Amino acid sequence: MRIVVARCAARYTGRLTAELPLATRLIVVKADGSVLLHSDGGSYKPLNWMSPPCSLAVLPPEEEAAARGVGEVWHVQHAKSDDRLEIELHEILHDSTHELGVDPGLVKDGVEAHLQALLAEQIHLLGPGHTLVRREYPTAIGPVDILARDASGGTVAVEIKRRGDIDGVEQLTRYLELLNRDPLLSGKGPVRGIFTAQAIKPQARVLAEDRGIQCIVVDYDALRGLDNAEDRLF
Amino acid sequence: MRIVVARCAARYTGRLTAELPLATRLIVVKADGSVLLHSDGGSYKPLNWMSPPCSLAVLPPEEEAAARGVGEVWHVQHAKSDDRLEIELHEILHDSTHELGVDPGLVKDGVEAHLQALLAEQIHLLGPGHTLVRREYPTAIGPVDILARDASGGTVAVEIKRRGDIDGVEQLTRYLELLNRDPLLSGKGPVRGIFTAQAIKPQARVLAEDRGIQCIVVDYDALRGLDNAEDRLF
DNA sequence: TGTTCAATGTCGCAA
DNA sequence: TTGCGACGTTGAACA
Repeated sequence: MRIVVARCAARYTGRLTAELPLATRLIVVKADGSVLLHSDGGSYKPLNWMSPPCSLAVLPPEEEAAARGVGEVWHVQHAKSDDRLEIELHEILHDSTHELGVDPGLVKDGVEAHLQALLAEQIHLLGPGHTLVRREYPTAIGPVDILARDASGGTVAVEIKRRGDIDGVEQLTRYLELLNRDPLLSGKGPVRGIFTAQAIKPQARVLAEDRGIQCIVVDYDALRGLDNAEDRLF
Repeated sequence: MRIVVARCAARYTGRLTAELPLATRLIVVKADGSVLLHSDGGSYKPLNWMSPPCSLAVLPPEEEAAARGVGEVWHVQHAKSDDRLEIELHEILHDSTHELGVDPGLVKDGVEAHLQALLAEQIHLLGPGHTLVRREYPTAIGPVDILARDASGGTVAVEIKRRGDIDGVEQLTRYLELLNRDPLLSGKGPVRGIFTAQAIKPQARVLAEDRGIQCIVVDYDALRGLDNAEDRLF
């Protein structure tokens, strides 16, 4: 990894065109050739970048550019598209290279898949007498997160989101439409929908309830706690 | 901006929990206190990070951590949430600080808005006899990209996307539902929907056509070319 | 390899 | 502040 701090200007052309006027910035060149240009603020997104696979060519400036004070020009070219990043380096304030080695990577916990597993284990949270049919129930338009049966034998489709947005309600609505065409599932009355999330936005709740979809707010920590409690009991 | 290269381990707790085992990484501390942890590969997204506003506290290691070889512990705490990033620094290989100043920022050339403007100028592309009513036609659930009239006086609602996904079809469907409740618009027959994008995914096309929504693939370069051609003519 | 969907998404705009 | 959609989205899982 090469780390450069320099006064520089940049231009990106590809899916769009963007200009970056002259300023002091951090330039990171990773081992795979990818390049990041960071300012001293904002979030983790660079001002400009090139994703791998790409190649970096360091060129002397054209006469006109040299007159403007440009010392080096970097051409970063994406390998598979015509995306290109050109960086004009005016003054290099820092330049160092480091061997980092391969990263073991991030281990995550607490995303949607985990919520789904916890809810499947504690299917009674949907209401008394509910039983799990299966997780990831396949349909032509994608898998339903959880398919269950209620106390009266009716089918229940559950959509699980971390955040309950309108998109999730639309998704569940499409599933319900499809599932209700299947007489095996809708024999004991229309397939019910349940929309669960750690937080459900008001607009999403209104839309869901308007369509007869039940909303359940689930607490991840509580689910995990219940899970642990059950672990201790059995 | 402080730039550190170090052997380190990290843990994030907040919206989820994530662990980063010991490895050599780049750590960037920006002027606003935000922190990025980068490996020597991947794209611009850091392995772990903390967005501003946040505060950084450098602490001596606990006895147990010191025994594991930890030299310093950084606690990065988000100011408004309970998101927290803890970094254990085992060995610092590089450490430098640089004054970057305020960045003038990026200048972009939009695509979405430009597509809309070009299509509004060339409204005949929707079909013979079409006329523009207005761009960004306001409704209770958001603006319709383009509202037009066809040769027979019927209303046409156009949704423009760079990429034609299923979401765009859902969005247009909601608009059509609403517009069709307005007798002023639906007096000459139901409001028609047209879904345009530079590329329309098969599933989105199926859904659209199933709902009677016409699909039109537009070519940005061709639109621009036609635009230039008209510039030369008039 | 291509497609689909989630994301600690982030970012920008407008009500 | 919040809602909403775009993004040079990125990333992962799956067919």
